[in-house]
Amino acid sequence: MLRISKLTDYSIVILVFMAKDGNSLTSRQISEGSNIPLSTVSKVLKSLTRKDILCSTRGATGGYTLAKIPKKTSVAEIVAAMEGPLAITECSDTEHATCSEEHTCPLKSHWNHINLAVKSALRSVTLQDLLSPIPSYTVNAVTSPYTNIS
Amino acid sequence: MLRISKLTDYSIVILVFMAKDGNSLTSRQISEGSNIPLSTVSKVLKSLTRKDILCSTRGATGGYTLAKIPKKTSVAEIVAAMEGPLAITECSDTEHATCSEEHTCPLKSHWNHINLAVKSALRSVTLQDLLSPIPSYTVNAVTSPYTNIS
DNA sequence: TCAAATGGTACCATTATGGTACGGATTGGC
DNA sequence: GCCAATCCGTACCATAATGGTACCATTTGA
Repeated sequence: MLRISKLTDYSIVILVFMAKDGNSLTSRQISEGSNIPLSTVSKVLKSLTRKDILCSTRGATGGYTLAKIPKKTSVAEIVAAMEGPLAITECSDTEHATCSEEHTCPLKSHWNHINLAVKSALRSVTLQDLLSPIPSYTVNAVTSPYTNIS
Repeated sequence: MLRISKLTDYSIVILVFMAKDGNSLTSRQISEGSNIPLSTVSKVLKSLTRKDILCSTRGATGGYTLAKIPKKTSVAEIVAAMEGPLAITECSDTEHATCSEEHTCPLKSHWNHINLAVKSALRSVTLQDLLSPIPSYTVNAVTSPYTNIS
């Protein structure tokens, strides 16, 4: 339902935890601090490291640190790191045989536009923003008029 | 990967086809016109009818018509009709036991904000917009600088 | 009465996801 | 030099979601 995966959700929680701590942390420490199983934490940390959101130090006294200051890491980057390049539709990243149909191809540019809008929405929120517990914007009032459409 | 389902994709194709035709169409006509299997078309049409995006007439000489003019139907409505209420995160629509943790709850309001941004992005494009094959906006130039993040 | 159409539901194959485990590679301390 | 602690890569399986199809009931016009 156009929903991020649980691992992506975990990655946000983990990154917020790490940003608040500030120090280099082992996967075990992060697991205990965030109440997420060690194996799962490990998986998430490795994905984030591969995408240069985290830095890792191997060997004894090793661990993970943020690769950049929280303000420089956007939610879009985190989602992309965990779920691959942001592509709302299938034809955005893979070639499809039926895409050569006359009626579907004109839609592609529109999907790209929608895709871009979603991407910029995710890019507008940084890890730094997620550190402050209470945001300034109010959401509930804006969401309600869209629930019932006649 | 934050991707719409194939059925949602089909629903867009079907609605564009119907909007271009303008007349009342049977599911068989739509199936043949859009190259989507009849059973699948039927499933999509029923979902769209339940959400008041289409009107249906039963019995012989029955069929489907758009419930509103194309300008009044947004992509957000279509996605919501096919995939349920737009909720990027799990905690947005279901209660979760672990959500009572101190570190995860502050994130909820941020997800709501992101959710709203995505929703308004999808709401900004109407079925009417999808009818013109070549849109006015250019997307490729904007997308490229985001592919590699160091 | 019959044929054509929508409505509802149930089913299964395929795919994606979530979660875990295991062995290998690296590094600091004794 | 050895050992323990840690990250790294990958493979595995259970579960859930999705895609696609089929079937029968209901409705309605000729």
